[in-house]
Amino acid sequence: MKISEQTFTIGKLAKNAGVGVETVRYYQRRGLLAEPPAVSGYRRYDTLHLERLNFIKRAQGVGFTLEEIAELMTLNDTRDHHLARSLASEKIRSIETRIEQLAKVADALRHLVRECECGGQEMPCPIIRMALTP
Amino acid sequence: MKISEQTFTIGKLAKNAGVGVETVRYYQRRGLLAEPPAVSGYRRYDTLHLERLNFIKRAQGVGFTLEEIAELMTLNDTRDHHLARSLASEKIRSIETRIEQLAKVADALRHLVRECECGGQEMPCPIIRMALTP
DNA sequence: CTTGACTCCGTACCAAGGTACAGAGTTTAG
DNA sequence: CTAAACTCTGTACCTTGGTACGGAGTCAAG
Repeated sequence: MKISEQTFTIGKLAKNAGVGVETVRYYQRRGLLAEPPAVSGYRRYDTLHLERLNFIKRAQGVGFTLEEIAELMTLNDTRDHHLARSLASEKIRSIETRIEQLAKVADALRHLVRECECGGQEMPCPIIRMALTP
Repeated sequence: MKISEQTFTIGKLAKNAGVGVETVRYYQRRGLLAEPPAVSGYRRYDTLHLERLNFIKRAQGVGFTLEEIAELMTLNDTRDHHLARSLASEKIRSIETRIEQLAKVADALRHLVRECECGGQEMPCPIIRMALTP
């Protein structure tokens, strides 16, 4: 494997990662992305920074918050698989709970729509009437 | 049906509805709740206001945002069942989509945890390695 | 009639994850 | 060489659904 010495300015980096320049800076402020030394006023980013950004996007995509992502990156440094696993397991549980909640809500709404379709135009709209019948 | 002339101050109203006083005022600012005329400095709320608040809570419970709830209340005035139904149907679809997304995420995480448990302590943690393999 | 609890109004603040802008310096294309 | 395009830093602002606070007025119990 050869080491790619390709470097980017912040604008190219952001474009490659598909985020905004301000987002990159924001991650730096949050401590999620290192600030490389500036060569003469301008910082130069490399593929490691790009990978880091892609990691953040993927982790966000699977529902981690930026704070959890920062934690995951710390785990990466300490090689604490156990902690990473329990973090992921916790996330799985919270996702399952959320799915159950959403399924209940969708069921309730489906019920309301069916009721509303069956009744005539003159009955009070059950979707709105849900106001009065807990 | 007899008309209940019971009135509350904002504090009693909020308590009855199970929300904070500041929340009631916030809904008024958002246009979700009418501001009754003040009798001598203090506004007097009635059971209609209480029902309105309960409606808001229930609609929130089934996943509507405050903006959508405002829309639903407008529909109530115009008696447009059709629009209410399509609003609800749209909500159902977005919930279904969200559930699918979450299910995929949970699957991916379960896969990662299993992989991580099988591998030794020395392999790079797959949960963290997801960084590098889109 | 006083004191404490309540209300009024306006404004500021919280989380989360950014977005925008000002003013100064730098780099690069023509 | 100049002008556009970019970057730097710092700060302010956005969304959503509220929560908190300050100072003034009011109501109710003792």
